[in-house]
Amino acid sequence: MGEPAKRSGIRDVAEQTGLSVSTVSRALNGYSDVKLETRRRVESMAEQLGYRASFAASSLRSKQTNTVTFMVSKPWTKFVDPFFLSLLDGVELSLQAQGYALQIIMAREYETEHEIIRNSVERGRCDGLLFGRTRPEDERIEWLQQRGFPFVTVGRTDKSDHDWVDVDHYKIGYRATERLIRLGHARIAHLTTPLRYTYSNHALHGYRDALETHGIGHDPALEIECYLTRRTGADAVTELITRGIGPTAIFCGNDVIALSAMEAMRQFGIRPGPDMALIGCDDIPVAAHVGMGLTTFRQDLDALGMRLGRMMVAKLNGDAGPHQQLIDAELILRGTDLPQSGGRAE
Amino acid sequence: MGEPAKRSGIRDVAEQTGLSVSTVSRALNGYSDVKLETRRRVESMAEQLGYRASFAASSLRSKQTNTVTFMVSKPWTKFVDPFFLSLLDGVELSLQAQGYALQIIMAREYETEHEIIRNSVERGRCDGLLFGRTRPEDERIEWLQQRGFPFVTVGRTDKSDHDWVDVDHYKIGYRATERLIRLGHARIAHLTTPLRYTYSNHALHGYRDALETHGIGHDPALEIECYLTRRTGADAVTELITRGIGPTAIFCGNDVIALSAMEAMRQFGIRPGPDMALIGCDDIPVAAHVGMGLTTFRQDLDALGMRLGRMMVAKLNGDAGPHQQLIDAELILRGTDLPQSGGRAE
DNA sequence: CCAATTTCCAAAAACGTTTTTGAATAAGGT
DNA sequence: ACCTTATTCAAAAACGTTTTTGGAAATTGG
Repeated sequence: MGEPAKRSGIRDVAEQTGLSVSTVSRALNGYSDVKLETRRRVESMAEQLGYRASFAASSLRSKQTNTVTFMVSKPWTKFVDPFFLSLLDGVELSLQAQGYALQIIMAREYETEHEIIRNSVERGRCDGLLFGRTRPEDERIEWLQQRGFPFVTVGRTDKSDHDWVDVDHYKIGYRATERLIRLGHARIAHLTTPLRYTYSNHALHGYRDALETHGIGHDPALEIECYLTRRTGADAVTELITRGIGPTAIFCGNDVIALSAMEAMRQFGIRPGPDMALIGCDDIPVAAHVGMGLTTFRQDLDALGMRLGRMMVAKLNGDAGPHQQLIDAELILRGTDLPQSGGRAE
Repeated sequence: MGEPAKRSGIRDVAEQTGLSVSTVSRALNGYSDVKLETRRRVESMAEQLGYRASFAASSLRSKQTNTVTFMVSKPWTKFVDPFFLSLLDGVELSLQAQGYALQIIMAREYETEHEIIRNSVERGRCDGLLFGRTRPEDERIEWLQQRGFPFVTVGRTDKSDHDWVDVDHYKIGYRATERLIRLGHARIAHLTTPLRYTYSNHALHGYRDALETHGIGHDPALEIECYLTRRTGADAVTELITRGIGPTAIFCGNDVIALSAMEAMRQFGIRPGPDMALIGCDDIPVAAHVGMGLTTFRQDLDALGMRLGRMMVAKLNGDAGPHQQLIDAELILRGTDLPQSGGRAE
């Protein structure tokens, strides 16, 4: 059927309505100096003509995009799905309530992350930026701070003099370790998430402090850094066993590591739980269904996302900050946190 | 500390380099009528000044955003995570290889979906659109077709006279049902995904055709439409049992339904597998770990995503189409597809 | 009834690029 | 040497809005 049906611009609305272009613009953008009746007339004509302001034109002139970008790192997309998605859901909800659109972009590697941020910011594609996977010294954050560009992160840095939300991984590490100690364990291993991320260090310190509080020194041989591809939980467990380091319990930085560790245990004929206690973190969906159920920590990610979004909006509205929110995780007791004897505790 | 450090524009590059604005633009955009040495000079000066073209300005003038938007529906974000994310990963990969950015926006309800599409298209926020959850009669598709806007969908409509990629759910339904028949089952229930989606109907027809081919008529009482919230797999199983409809096997439209169904079976003292055979679809991560392992169909979503992205790029480059790709799923045999007797088949 | 506000709107400038148009210079053919 | 064609660049128009500026009409106060 027919021609492309040229889109109508603000000019057309002005002509059809007999008003000037500027008045139409002001009417549509809710300025106070246009009579209510005029505004009505403009709105209905715009509706009738199917007019919508060109995004490019309006953001060029107004220097606003009404868009917030969430940069998601590749590892998230692949492995920690639920974490990532629930979070986004909350973010989107709180942003759109204030008229901001959420836009998501993906980065494959760390270098790409920085480049993507620079591109997004310098080309003016968004008004604010959200991202996670923060590191103790994070060049992205320094770059953004120096530029005065609005951003909020999921996770802290060493300085943490910016806006962030974070789950209290220190407390998770402390509580997990303390629970294992109370169950009678003394040789407790900790398989950490990659230590380049700040939260991994927080968990590690929680783990160490709990040991120390209970008069147990930390043994470097019991602390193993794990990744998603190379050196997984399975590799770490293999190392712990073959080298005879002899832990009786393990606290894992996340559930994926824990699952991988359980896999290796079974290959060595060790029953996760009875033979070696185990506590994970994240409460991914499989956690409840694997073996006797993995004891782990659950985070209210919807809430985290909502706060993240609201914090961004506040910042965008000129609220100076800094705003920072630490969130507690909930311990989900299942089957793998057992005393050394093998019987059920409590 | 200091002032905001005014961003440098193309003007500055022109001045610093002694060239005209237009030449700088042409150099940066890879036009042929600028001397190689000049281009070099421009590029290094741009780099030095940290110049990047304003997104708003360039897309206003050129009427191109170099951006493709993927609209994700709420149900996806919440429940079918892995499906959604692997797909996006493939899409992003193939798009960025051709210089396009992937942007993701979320919609909460069906009405919102349409509105979001209209907004994105009419405001000119992207050059192409991707989305799934297609329906037999899909107004989004009609609207886009009528407007001549480039789009590719995951899933078909009744007409399917546009570009799409899809998993062959007809074949999945047929194969699942046939397998159960071969295992000796005659009373086979089918818990469908919501029938407003096209693919659900394809699966249903596959199921029915398999029955018919093997001389079994289909019984409407055995076909139950399931949702994620109300009327889940558990509700359906409860209905099948309490009403004495008496199936000996069930083919579920997806794994979430299957899992929910298994839950209900256990409450009735029915063992999923031995007492009632079960085949799902999607191969979500839990599927391998639940009970004796759920037999299901796996889809190569990375590949699906890559094709989706490539198709979009082809379209954007003027390749007329229509391009359509049907993809086969792979049957993953685990523990729940058992013959009626209870022993293991094959 | 006049001056001072306030309310409402129009004209024009501005946003930062890309594209169009055309001119100057260099190269090639006879 | 002269005409034609390629090459390389500059000037100016254009993209579709929002914002600034200012003026006319309506309202208020005395």
